[in-house]
Amino acid sequence: MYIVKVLVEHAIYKLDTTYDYLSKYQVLAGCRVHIRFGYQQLVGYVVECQETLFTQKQLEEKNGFKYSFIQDVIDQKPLLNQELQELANYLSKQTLSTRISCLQCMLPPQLKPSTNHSVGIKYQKVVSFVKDIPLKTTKQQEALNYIKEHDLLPIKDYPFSTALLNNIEKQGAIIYKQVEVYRNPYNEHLQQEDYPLTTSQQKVVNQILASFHQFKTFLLYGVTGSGKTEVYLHLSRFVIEQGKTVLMLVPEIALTPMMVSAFKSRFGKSVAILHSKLSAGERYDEYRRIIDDEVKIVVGARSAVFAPLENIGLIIMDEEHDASYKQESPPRYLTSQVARKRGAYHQCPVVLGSATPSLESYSRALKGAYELCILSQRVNQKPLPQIELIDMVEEMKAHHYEVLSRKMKAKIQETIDKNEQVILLLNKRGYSSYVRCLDCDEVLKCPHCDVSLTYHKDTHTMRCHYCDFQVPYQQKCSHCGSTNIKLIGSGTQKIEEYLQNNFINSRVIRYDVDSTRKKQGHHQLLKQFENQEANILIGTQMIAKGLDFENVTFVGVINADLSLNIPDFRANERTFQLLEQVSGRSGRGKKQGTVMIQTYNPDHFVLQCVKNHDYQSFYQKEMEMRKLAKYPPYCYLISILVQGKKEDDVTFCSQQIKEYLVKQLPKAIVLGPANCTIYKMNDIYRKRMTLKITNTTHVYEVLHAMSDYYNKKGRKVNVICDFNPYTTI
DNA sequence: AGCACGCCGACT
DNA sequence: GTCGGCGTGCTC
Repeated sequence: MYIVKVLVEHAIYKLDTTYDYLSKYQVLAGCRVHIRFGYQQLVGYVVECQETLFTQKQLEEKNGFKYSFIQDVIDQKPLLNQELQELANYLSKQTLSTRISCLQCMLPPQLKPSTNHSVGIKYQKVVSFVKDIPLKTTKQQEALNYIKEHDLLPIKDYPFSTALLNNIEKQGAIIYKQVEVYRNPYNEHLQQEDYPLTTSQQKVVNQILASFHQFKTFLLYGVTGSGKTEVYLHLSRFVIEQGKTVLMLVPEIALTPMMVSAFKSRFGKSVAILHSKLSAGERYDEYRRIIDDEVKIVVGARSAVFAPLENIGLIIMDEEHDASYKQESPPRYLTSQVARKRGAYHQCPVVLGSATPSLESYSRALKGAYELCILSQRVNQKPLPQIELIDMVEEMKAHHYEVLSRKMKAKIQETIDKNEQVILLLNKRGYSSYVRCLDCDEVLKCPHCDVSLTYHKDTHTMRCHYCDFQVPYQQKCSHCGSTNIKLIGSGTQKIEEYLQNNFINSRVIRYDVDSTRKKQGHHQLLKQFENQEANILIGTQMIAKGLDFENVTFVGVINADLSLNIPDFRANERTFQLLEQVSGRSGRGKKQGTVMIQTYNPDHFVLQCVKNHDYQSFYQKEMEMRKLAKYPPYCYLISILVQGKKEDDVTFCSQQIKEYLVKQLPKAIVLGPANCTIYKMNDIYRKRMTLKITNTTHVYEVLHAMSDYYNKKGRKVNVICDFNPYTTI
């Protein structure tokens, strides 16, 4: 008989221990099993299996609890190989998350140790009309009529509150249904030859290949348009020819279409694509192809770092500084850390590429922990685009109060008159429209979260971006009843309207979360823009990355300051990266590109560095500030979020935690507890502390103890630790 | 997490 | 008197 140690599927701290089951046959570690767990029927993950000579009865007497048998074994062979099993353990320790959550995030939906197999398949709640019945209020009747005309729309897209819909549902006039959200992966690709490399590209390739069979981290710092992709392709070609495999990581979706086609067109079927927008089925197919050894290159977003490739010869992380490489839900891992761990295991080079490296990486490169490779020129020898800062204070003085300055307006018209294209970046944070009453000054807020509701023109509703609460837009103040209401701020939708009204021959494409949600979203809109069906592309951060349109000669940034003023230690860095990246979209073809940036602080060093394309100065200045304020790369950060339903409990416990931390970690600096920017979210109060440490020795024990204590059921608050948080607000 | 058990308030 | 509210405890 065998004793099988099993982790159960629920990813909570309290259940992060193994439970012993019995089995007549041996079960390999890494297989899933069906088990009874109390009154529940669950899926478990086997971590160990030992033979025993005791009988069930003897064991029960010896250990004082009941044993039950495993019901059946789901997998014939382990889901993860040795390397990845060890990686899961490493990850759970590093990120203070449950072991099962690490295993879940490494596997595609169908293979996750979880009862609910639809996890990962994206479902959407839609409203379905049932019958006409007399309803209690005219409002409900109105809503029902609307639903009748727009049957089967996602619940979010109706201009009525969920409360109202729920009410109608209770009365039986409509029902909710779950519908799978499906997207097609990109497919049609022509076979293409590699381009010859420039001498500087070749130099970089040689530099990296010199340590082809050893673990070493390279930082490839190449200005926008310097042809990093071509370097990746050549490196990959070499590595596959040596019989090894390549792991290529890219930021979330925005960049994927172009990078994907670059790899697919060169390497065809031996490329597998992994990213979150694939349907569960597609993802599973790609995963199988990797396991079955049909694949030499995996291109994917963050979670692809766990791709079950064997014999990896090269790991590339493009746009290394990108925020999407940090997972913001458990396990809150840093992709670069996992990538380097795998690089060490496989003894292969890890290449981090960026035009605007993170300060952490660049300082490591300067210290020699990483090897620095530089591409300082654009491939076509074109100079980087000319950047002009436009002082919006001057505009105000000249009594010009429109969103676009006179200069930028003229430049846009000039560009589209020449049949060239324009990209406009709206730095969106805090820039969406909300409703304010001019009489009592009341702002319409979400009842569950501490944020104002945002106006959505298409559905004529006010929505919360955090909990999806929505109400129809009303010309009346909910507080004082006044009809003197004003919509404030300009989101992308409003700017889109402005552009259409103010420019002759403008054809505008809006590229933001709302417009890309539908169908093939991204791909389709970008295709339209590429085919010159539109001449102005307006969007938020999403447009800053990886887009490569030859005919774009002008890039405008509407408000550069908003992200500078966010009270986060990375605000400068992020602003620099964003502006530098978006500038790089201009003048990629044969024609010279220009950029205009509207700002209220034209003298700010970040903007000056952007203007001069001067990463070095930016790096120096920002490092000085980090050193003074003691922020990374001069220390490690750990963010501790305390949340609970009652405000008093949160206040009390966070103070208690602070005292504990100060006592246990005398060398650490503990900032806070402070209210989170969104103090109340989904009816839960949140406070945050930030821990600064220079040495990680005792930290894990201390934090584990704290997390064990608070993350039990029945505690008044719970605590989330985040090692190396990306943001501290 | 999910389920049972158990102890208190407002109802036929 | 009982139905059902959710606090507490347990699952190999």
